[in-house]
Amino acid sequence: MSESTGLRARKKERTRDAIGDAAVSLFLERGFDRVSVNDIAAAAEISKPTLFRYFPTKEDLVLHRFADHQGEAARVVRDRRSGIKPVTALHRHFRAGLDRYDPVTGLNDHPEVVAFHRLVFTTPSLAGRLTRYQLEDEEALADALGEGIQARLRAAQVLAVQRVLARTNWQKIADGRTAHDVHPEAVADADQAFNQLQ
Amino acid sequence: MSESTGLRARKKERTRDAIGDAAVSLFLERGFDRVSVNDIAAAAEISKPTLFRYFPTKEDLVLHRFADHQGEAARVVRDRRSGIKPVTALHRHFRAGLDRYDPVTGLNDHPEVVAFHRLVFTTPSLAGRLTRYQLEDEEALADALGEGIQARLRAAQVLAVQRVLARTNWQKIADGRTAHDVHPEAVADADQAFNQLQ
DNA sequence: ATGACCGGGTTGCTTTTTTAACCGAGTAAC
DNA sequence: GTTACTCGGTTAAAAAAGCAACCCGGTCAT
Repeated sequence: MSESTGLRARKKERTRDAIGDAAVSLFLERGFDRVSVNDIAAAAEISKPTLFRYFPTKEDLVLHRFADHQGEAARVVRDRRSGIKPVTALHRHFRAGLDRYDPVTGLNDHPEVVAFHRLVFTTPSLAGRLTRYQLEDEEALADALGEGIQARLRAAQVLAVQRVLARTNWQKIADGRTAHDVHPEAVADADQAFNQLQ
Repeated sequence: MSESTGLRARKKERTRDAIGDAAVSLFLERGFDRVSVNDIAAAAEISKPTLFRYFPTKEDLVLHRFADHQGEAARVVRDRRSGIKPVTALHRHFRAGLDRYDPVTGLNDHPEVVAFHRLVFTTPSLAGRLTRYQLEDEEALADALGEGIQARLRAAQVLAVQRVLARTNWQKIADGRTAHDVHPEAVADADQAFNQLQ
């Protein structure tokens, strides 16, 4: 019947996007701590309290792009077809990400994406807060994998692997190579890493 | 000090413009009574009560472009330099309008403007409401001109002249001529009409 | 003529946003 | 060493917007 999302919800989403986009674009332009939240609010044409109603902290203005993938690993494991091993599901998921050059795999050479990753990795407070997100992600994955120390270890190892793979890809691209050029190595690395996990 | 208009005021103005523009554009496209206020609200991405908070009636969605000039004649008279006669001030003001092809003078050949005027003149409820605006305008001008029946008569005559001039100009343009082409005649007509008023 | 719409316009109630003021930590000036 | 910034983040009150439900007058079936 109606596919309308509702006026309120639509505007909220747009406001959120406007804030996030304004923030990232200013951060890329001048660096994380050379931009005040006031600047961002002004650029997004909203007030400061409104900004903080959408994003709890200044760091989250950057990290929401990661946060959108929050719990993805756990979901992949939970939603896998029966008969498929968790690691296999995660392996395939990561490979699919590589094939569509998903920014989270590090295999993306759009200048903005590269600059964005550099921003995150070179700003201490951002890197710090990012690991907190990863911890939550890890817990969720652990819960999806089962109980006890075994599941925890497994989860930590899988996510560690993904982080290493992504950073490796990003590094190669930061060195000037194209995503397309790096793709085969990225796939090979991923295959090797995930197979060793089995 | 501050040259900022304030967030609230700026957004209000933008919303108002969005509603007005959406309305006029829909009216021009389909005709006044083939567009419901719901359509307009949807196009402007606001709710119906919000629409009516900005415009008291459906007619005002069209007429706000005239309403923005509400009280202009009175203001021109009040703000005239000392030593200038009221009719002279109004005459100069109208001529200035002609020179910049202000739509209210009827001397404007932008297709949208022409269509807009046709819309107003051929839709009874709009024409009706427009005269109500003109009455208020007339009262304001009368007050600016002084007291008593004398001022009233003067005000009515001046505004009648302006209406005739504007309609004459519009008619010539509706017949296919360009504003630039009509301009000299419009100036001559205005000079003659205002001089007769003295 | 009854009941079911549709149109313009209104009414409460709730959610969202603005505003201005403030807190607490840092830091530069004098 | 105080004063006075700036910056991240919060609070309370008031304005604005959304939503759903309604009123009223038409119009069109049945």
